[in-house]
Amino acid sequence: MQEATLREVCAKYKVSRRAVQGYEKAGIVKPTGKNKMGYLLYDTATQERIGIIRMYQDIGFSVREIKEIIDAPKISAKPILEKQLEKLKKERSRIEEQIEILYDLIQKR
Amino acid sequence: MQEATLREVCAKYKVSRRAVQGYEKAGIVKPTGKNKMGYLLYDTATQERIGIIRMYQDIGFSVREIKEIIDAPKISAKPILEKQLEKLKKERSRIEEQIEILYDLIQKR
DNA sequence: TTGCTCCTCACGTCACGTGAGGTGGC
DNA sequence: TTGCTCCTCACGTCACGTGAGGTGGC
Repeated sequence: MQEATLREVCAKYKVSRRAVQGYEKAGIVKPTGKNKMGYLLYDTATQERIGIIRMYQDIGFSVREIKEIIDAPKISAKPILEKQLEKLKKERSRIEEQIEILYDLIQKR
Repeated sequence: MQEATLREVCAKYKVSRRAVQGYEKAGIVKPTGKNKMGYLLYDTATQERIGIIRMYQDIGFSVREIKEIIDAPKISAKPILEKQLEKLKKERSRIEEQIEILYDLIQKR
């Protein structure tokens, strides 16, 4: 298991230190150790886990939701993903409406 | 000036009491008085102002931003509106990407 | 006194941002 | 001792949600 420091993990996955701290508080990530200097270390499995968390966040899941699905069997995740897809579609319509309204507002001036 | 109670204003503009309280804390709305029973009152101009705030929120402006534009001359508002339009378009692309990712994720399972 | 409505705080939420204060090794 | 990096709190942010405790009039 290759271990990396927090700094290295943050750079690799484009996460802030504080974000990882948040994942730890939520209980979905744990450092696998510390080096001689007291720096936090994360093994490869944990690093990948952080990558997965980021991906879920990117598609609109909250940390709380990620906590529920990240360790769930793959089969049970499907309906959740489909639900999220619906949410995103609604979000898209809402934004399209907003864009329309703004266009009108700009025309009027 | 027809005055209405907070409850009436909330019903009319689909705002929560707490939301109006937030606007007041932000300094963009003030009750115009109180009736004999101590209920907060808002005159028609203020009611319409709340409606305008809602509209700006609907198109994605934060309360802080609204504070800056709500009393500004109309001319100076145009570039701000255009900027917001750009923001919304980016937001739309981001959501469309998320939707794509989710589609792929669902297919794979 | 009970019951209802409204008022004014004020803590909680969410995912971090941003210091603050302290430590280890050069 | 100075300077650098990292660590662990902990308050701040945003727009309210959700009580909590108190008041006025029936």
